[in-house]
Amino acid sequence: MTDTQTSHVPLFSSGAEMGSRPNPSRRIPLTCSACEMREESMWGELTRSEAALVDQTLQRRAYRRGETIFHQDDEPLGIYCVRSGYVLLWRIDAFGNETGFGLVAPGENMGYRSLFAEERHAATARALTPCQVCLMPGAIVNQLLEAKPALARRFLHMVARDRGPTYALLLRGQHVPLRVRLIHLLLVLKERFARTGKDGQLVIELPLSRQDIAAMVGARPETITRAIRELDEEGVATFRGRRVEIKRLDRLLEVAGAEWVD
Amino acid sequence: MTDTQTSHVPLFSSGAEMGSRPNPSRRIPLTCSACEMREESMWGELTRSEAALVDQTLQRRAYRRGETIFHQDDEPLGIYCVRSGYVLLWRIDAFGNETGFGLVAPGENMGYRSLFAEERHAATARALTPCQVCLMPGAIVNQLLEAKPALARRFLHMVARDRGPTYALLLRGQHVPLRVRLIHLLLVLKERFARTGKDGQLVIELPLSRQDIAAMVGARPETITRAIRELDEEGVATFRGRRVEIKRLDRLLEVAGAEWVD
DNA sequence: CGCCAGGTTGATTTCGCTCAAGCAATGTGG
DNA sequence: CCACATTGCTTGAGCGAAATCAACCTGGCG
Repeated sequence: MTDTQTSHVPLFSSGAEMGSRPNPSRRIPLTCSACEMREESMWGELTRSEAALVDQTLQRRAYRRGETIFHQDDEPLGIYCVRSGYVLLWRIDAFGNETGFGLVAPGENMGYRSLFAEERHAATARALTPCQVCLMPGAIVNQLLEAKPALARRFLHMVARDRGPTYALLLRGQHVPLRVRLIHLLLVLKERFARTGKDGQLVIELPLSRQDIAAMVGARPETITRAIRELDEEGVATFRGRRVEIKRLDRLLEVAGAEWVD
Repeated sequence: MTDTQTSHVPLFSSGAEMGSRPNPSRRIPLTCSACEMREESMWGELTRSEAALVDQTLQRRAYRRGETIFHQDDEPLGIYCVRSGYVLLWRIDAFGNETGFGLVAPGENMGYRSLFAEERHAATARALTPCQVCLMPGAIVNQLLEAKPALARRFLHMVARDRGPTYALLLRGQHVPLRVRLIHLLLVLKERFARTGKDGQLVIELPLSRQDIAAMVGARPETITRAIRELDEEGVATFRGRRVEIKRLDRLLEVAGAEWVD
């Protein structure tokens, strides 16, 4: 489980179970039991009959880009399972600062922490791309947890993993220079969004706006712009719109690797 | 569980179960089953026979102030249960920044997150005061978890609660001014360490050095000194050594309350 | 064509860090 | 019991990274 072990910090694995993207052209099954992603996900444990039980109450919805799936301070309804698309988890504090944390990929779950904690959602989930998301109602989750100690164990493992003290450190403003935080974000995004360009170049099509990026590294958009320009001028990476070409991956890794000994 | 619901953020409840201090003069029972703190703790679930099972492998140790109980990057051995004294959880990153998070009080547990995550300890636990700490070995924990779904549920609840996205925000350097972070820390410490002075004044005997405080709010000791002096000059609170007298609680609450809508 | 949100750029300010020195409390050995 | 080291705290001066404020682009869309 959560063996989405990248070489970097699991900053953005909010209950990651797998990373492979679904084939968008394939017909979408209507049930959890027929979901081709279940096997490798958190829910691989379920027996055929249990999955069938889930099917009865599972809710599926499609979201357009920018739509919110659940909202900060909402009462948790259950566990959300992303079938396709990418979701951003972010929150806003009393100062009006938006902080992004957590990018949820296909096959991954979200919203479970608040459910287990019996607290209102601490974050808002926004679709970064068109998404299909299933909601497994809390009641069913509880039933399953009751019946399957192994599942509880699995969730325990997951929750314990995805939010460590680690978390806090990346956001420490002045101590970890913005440059490093930004590079780190790039490396994380690379894991999920990079393809190889025609000339063998590493290309990332960012799912995030500048503002989102700013929110994720805890900075202002203006500052991001400047930091990006620096990287550009140094010939480390080229930014054009949301398209990033990594010129010197070694440099990025150098910075991130040296600074980050987790 | 974890109904240590203060009016503020549960920043420092690392698996808090209760807050009442043990009577130091009472004779210390040697076993978990006879521990007068068990009832109200995480382990209240255990039946008599289960507790007896725990007794067989439970390890108890006394620590002097300043001693470390477990160390960052150690392999987790099990769950630590603080019988008496206070423990600070802190970690050091690749930049050499020390960050304090989490204060563990009598009756509370620590070290469980790493155990469940099957990761090395992300933090070091240091005794702030003389302490008595029991270690419940991982093997036993696993046995109990297997046998008692309710216990697993309880831990799930606990882990989900004590580290939310909330975490990250308090440490965001420039966005939440140091002043606010410091005040927030004071309010949290108040919950646990405040007594009422002879003249009805609220007095906190801090268990932390200035350096520790600095580490906890993510700042340098020098800056803490200055911030403290400010509060002093404004007549909000008086600091003499580790003794703090809260002069204007309303002011503190005002700042914290307004800024903190969690 | 003109609107408008999102992005860029520049000028200025600010908060907290860095470096450096002084001071107070505690402890240690002669 | 005193000289001296050690450790933690305080104070000051200067600096720097990023926030803030304020224009000004730019590209997509009605």
